[in-house]
Amino acid sequence: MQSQGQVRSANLAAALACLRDGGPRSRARLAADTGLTKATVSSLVAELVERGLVAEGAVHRPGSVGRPGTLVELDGRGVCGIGVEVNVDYLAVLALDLGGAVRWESRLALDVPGLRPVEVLARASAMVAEARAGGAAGAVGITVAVPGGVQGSVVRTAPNLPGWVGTDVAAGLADLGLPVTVGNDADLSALAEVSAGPHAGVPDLVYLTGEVGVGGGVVTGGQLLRGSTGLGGEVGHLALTPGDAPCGCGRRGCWETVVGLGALLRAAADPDDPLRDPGRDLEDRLADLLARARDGDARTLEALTGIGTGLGVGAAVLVALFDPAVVVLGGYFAVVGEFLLDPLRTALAQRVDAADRVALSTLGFTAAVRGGAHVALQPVFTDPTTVPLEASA
Amino acid sequence: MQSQGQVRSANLAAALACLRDGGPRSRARLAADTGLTKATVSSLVAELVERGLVAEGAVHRPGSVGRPGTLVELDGRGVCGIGVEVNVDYLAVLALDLGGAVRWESRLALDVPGLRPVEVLARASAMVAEARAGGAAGAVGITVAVPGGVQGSVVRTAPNLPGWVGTDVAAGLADLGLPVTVGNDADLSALAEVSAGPHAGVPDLVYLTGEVGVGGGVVTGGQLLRGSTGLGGEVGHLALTPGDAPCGCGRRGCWETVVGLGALLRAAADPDDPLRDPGRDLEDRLADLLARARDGDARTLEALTGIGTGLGVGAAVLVALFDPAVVVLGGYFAVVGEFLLDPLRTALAQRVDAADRVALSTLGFTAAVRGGAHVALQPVFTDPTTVPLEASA
DNA sequence: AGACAATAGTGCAGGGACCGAACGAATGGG
DNA sequence: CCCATTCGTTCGGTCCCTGCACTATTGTCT
Repeated sequence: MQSQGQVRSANLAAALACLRDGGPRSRARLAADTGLTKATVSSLVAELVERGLVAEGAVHRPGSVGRPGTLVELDGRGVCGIGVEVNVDYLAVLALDLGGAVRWESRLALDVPGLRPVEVLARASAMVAEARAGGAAGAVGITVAVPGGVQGSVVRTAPNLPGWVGTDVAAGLADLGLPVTVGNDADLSALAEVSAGPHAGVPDLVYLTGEVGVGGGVVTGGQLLRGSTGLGGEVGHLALTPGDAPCGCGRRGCWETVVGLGALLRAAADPDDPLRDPGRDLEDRLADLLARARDGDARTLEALTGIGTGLGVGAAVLVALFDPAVVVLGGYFAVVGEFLLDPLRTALAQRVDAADRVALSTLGFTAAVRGGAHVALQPVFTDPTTVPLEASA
Repeated sequence: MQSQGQVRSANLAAALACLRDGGPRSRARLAADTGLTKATVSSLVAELVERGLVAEGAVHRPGSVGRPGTLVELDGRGVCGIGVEVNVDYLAVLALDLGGAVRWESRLALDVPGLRPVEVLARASAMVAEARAGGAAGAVGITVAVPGGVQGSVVRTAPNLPGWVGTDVAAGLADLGLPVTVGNDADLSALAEVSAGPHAGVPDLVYLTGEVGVGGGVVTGGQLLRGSTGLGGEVGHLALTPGDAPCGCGRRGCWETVVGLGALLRAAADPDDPLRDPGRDLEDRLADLLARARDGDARTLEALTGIGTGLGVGAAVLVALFDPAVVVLGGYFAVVGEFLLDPLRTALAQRVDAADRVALSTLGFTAAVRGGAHVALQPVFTDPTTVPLEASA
């Protein structure tokens, strides 16, 4: 705490957070809720209006005697955060405004196989430029989700994106002139789950995403678990059943060899089955598998039950260690979740007391970009003075 | 941030933390290190001196040209925090002053078997009173370590202290007139490890303590992992090898049935061996076992190797999930650590990359009380204005 | 209809805290 | 002996919050 300038920032942030979390209210209510005086709140609100972050709304319906207050509400229009997801076969962009509304969403399939990182980032940059020209005016930052480990803005490990190791993602998007941060996709998805949807505000949550492998993101005490080398919460290579199937990491029995999408497809179909045609799009094959399961195909159901049980075994460890309020299943787990939850809960109940703390993600495949956009917005909530005063009188 | 009063508190805290972490220095250095101006630092130091938290030391030897500065240093004498440990067969008290020096240490064996919590707490209260009359003047708070789960100041679960469930520990020490907080013993031990000793300042650390069961405390990002119901970091009942030995929790295959002290004694000795005589003190039996191991007794060594391997299997999971800079072994693990580390590292290396991140605790059985005393001191560092101005001068 | 109570929002003086600059103090070097 | 250098303090200025007074607006009671 250097000087009173930071007091101002902190109080602006407190007022803004209050409006974000509790919705519109009068200046008097805001004063009561923040513990500041009405005079101070008036001054804070005036500054936030000048910065285009809040706006006066309707007059509050009286309800009881006394002069009615003028509602003050978050005005997200002037400011938005942009999330970008780089994945094996697609790019995605999503922009959130300050109020949490989606202002832009786009997706681009990467059907050219041998594309280099620089070229992919150039396309991502173009997508962001398009977003800013479209609905995402007033961008304050970009956060990029990558399926791998990240240090600073450099990709350090990326089992499914081997060519990206060593790439400085921020440098590739520097031409946009916005601050760029980079994060693991599962971590950002976990943040998305605690920032929106049914689990908004939950301070202790574990997110599991089923892809080819298994990704994990852990939020404890409202903070993302990072660990000493940034690999905290990485669940894919947990050694739960030593001596089992070989894993891409060189070891055996990693959890993702049990519950990854590859394991599901192997268990559900013979090698010559179209489900296991590596030339087909994974989402299509997953849709086929879901259709079979809904038709009641015995082998498919059995495979899914196996995945659910395997998930339960691992989730038991996660629940015991992290004690989360909920374990959220995303990625392909959410797609076929209806067939996973029962065996998962059964396996969980045999190992821990809290077997009902499992839920399916409702954010679908946009979780990572949404989390990225959310992260990009954080500086505004931390210090609203980062947004310049509007020139408008 | 309400007003500038809190700015003052924050800056006092910053100055104090700077002196604690970086040692004595002149006001000018302190100004440079905190980013505040010399004028402000002079004022802050004057107030900290008035509160008895810092003192002027020797004149700094010049070194180079210019007026030499007066060293300012932490003065711990006026203030101390008290840690109390309630365990199955003993009570322990330890007082730390602000500088981290031990000002009092005492231990009391509880040889009366059927003692009720109220009676135990009365003895603890007397021990604290004795400490305050002895070396621990200026106590600012008490933190009690209990071997179990805690909510607020009430014991919620205590497998080894069944009579204590529901006990309000703070109420039992209320007569001392000091703020009392209560925590899990392994959690407090973990905090002790990051506050003193070779791992001081490490922000990501896992602490494992071998007792009858196994306790765990996890620090991530400098914060204790608590979880949604306060059970985060509880490692004893991890389900690592389902279908194994029955555990006191009613399930099977819990980790503590593999690596707890009971498992070691069962593996190392026949039922009629004095090692397994339940009437003998556990520490004595442990000393005997250690002597046998040092004599090279094959069965003992084999049992210890088994424990080490079992520890490695579980530690692999912890390392993968929490990505700590180090896993510290305390309790009985530290006592027989010389025989555990090799098999532990071998098992770990088969499962994760970072197999060298294991160390033995050097704090011995005082870890929990030390952590408690440290926690009791925290409010002073968070807000130095909680310490009253001294009447002197 | 009019008076009164209750609530919302603003204006103004006051005080606390930090900053920047200037100044005295203490030391080593030339 | 003078000067550059560094330390610590003093003093005026600025910023921001507070508390109180004051106006504005509405409902209720007589």
